[in-house]
Amino acid sequence: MRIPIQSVTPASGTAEVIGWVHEMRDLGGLAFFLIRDRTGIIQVTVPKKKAPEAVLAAVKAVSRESVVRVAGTVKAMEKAPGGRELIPDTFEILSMSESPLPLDVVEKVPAELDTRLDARFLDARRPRVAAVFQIRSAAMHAITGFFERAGFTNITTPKIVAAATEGGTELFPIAYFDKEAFLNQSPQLYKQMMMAAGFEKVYEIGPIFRAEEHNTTKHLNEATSIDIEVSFADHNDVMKILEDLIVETYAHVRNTCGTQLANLEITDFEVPKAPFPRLPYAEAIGIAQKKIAEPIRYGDDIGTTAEKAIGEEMGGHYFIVDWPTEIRPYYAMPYEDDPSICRAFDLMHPRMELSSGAQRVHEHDLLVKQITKKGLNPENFEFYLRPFRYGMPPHAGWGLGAERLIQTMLDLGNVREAVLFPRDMHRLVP
RNA sequence: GCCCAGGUAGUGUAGUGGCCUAUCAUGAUUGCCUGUCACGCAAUCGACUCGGAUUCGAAUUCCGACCUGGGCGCCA
Repeated sequence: MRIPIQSVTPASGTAEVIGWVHEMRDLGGLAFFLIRDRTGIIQVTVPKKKAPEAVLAAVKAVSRESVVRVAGTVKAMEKAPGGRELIPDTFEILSMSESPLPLDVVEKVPAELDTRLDARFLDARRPRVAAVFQIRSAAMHAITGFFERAGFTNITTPKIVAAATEGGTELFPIAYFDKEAFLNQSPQLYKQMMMAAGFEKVYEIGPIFRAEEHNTTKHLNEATSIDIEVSFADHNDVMKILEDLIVETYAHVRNTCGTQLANLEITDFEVPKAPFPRLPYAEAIGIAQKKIAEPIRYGDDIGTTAEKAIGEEMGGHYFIVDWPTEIRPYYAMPYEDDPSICRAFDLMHPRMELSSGAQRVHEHDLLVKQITKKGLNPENFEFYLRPFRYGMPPHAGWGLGAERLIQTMLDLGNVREAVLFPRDMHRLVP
């Protein structure tokens, strides 16, 4: 019976393991093999004078990264990794690996991200890469758990849509029988419609598609969005949900992913503390004006240079709140007493934007007015506007980028490292 | 979309007009080696993205193509 490598101890007596040949060292009369599965690494030691004929034949033939089944006696050995080693009675090659390998799993020689992504299946055999995705899994588990406990309903909305309704970003056109269609950039409008349905609290974790031709370490053309919408809530209510979610997710990773964090050589994993500072947009501009050379004025978008300068000043997670209505989407609710600013916010990590959200406009006529002001045609929004005429509750929500959350949490240099098979301007395969 | 940088063995690199029959590491193959853990030692194998131009001579300069990394805008 095969057992996980991690659970092989000197007390095991005998053991059978199945894994990949991580490293081989042949000293002549004695050969060492490191066998790796997803739980760990064990040393298999072959004393050639005493080993069975079949074992000798197998170890002579085997190549690195082949899948092997090894069974034998477990011996305590201080010099071996994990304090034990396996002396094989049988050594069977289940699947021979070709040679040379497209990249070095042992990391004696580094590989560029492009090479790694081309051979992602091999790249992900490296414990530090596997760790990223195990942590991502744990984080997503914490997030869904948080929503379920808070009484949210999980929904799924269409990724194939008829028109570019939200404005702003470019959409991917697709062939949809005889109609024009696009891949959806965001579940925004659909989750709002479910407020009209009376669901009150919904969440969706799913893909979003943006056809922007950017070439950076923080953009993907296919990303995962963690989205919520909450009825009878304002922007402050959903900011509270967001910061609690971030804190809980970090705490869950810290509590359950010790091995993975160690594999990533992260020794100072800190759980951020809520509440995060609320920095009014006007003050953010003030900080940027003091810290950066390039001119920036109230009413401008906060560019990358400004964003970094402000992040440096803030030092941790923070919200930028009270944005000018003019530079936010039409669905952001303006303040009653000063409609030039609105109830929109961005959640920032010092390195980049993680999330943006707002209390939404729930009044039909105001929404039409705002759509028109943005230079869009309300007639194209009929499917979206219709629910606003039949009892739309006040509501608020946000969208959080899953990859950016993982990237900033683990301090990954490139957002592509937080996706198994990233889609960017150049990469469509694998 | 705009701008910058780059493409050399399987991988990561050195090389800036002749010292290149191309460096180093890793890897692979073979031999030696009984406690390695980046094992060691020896030998061998393996590469200048493609096309054109300049030149006596091009990995190196120029032009074009293809591919890639990054910055900005924008955004999750």
